[in-house]
Amino acid sequence: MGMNIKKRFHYEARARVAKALAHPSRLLILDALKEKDQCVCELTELVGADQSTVSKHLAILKNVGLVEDRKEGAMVYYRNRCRCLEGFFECIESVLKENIKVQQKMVL
Amino acid sequence: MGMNIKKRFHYEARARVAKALAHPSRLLILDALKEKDQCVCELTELVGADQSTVSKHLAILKNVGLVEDRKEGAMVYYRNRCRCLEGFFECIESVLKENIKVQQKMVL
DNA sequence: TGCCCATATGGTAATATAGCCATACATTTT
DNA sequence: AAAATGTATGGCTATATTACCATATGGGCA
Repeated sequence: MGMNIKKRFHYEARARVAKALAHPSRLLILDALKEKDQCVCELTELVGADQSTVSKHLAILKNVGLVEDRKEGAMVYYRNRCRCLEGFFECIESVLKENIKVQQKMVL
Repeated sequence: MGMNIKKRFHYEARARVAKALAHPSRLLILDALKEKDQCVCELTELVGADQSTVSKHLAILKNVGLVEDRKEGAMVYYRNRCRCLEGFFECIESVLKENIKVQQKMVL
């Protein structure tokens, strides 16, 4: 056995957050929320899926603490709860860019 | 419809990378590879799962370009292909820390 | 009160993921 | 050449994820 329980648990906690980030619609939503808070109907329009689907995506993001919501009349507005997503997105982008570089080398 | 095809495709590409990051064993592996390159048998020992399982995790990481491998005799060594994981891990950590803060407030 | 609008939730079916075992393949050792 | 070691892959089952539909809930308005 390579690890103790505590460490294992820590990686599971991290993975729960990473899993919440692992869907195109959820990444789109987080990106959109960088600009300004948005209600479910706006995000539904943006994502282009069923309203219930988007609502569930938002619940997933909320459960791991990536977004928070506030009620305003009949509407529910969501907003980013962390400013750290920059680092995350940059990392992903750099991987994708590197991949493209490698592909281009293959072609040459 | 809220988006064009190109943007949608971009978010799918990002999500593929994020998905590869969304498993505790794979996060553990990436963390371990920060120190030094390691062969499959070392990583298998570390993760504590079947060798075939670890091999598949490594294939997933490799497919999205997060790691690369080199053969050395009978062994295959893996290593991180991007240095950017810092940013990613920091982001995750900051979310987790914020969650704990909120939980503590609830208790008080 | 009765009717719309915005959102969340339960149900369900299709698909994806994760793990193990068995096994194939390559390399090293005897 | 045969046995042993290190890795990858196919098969299979169990579980998780996703999307949609139908519907419940709650607020605002006629």
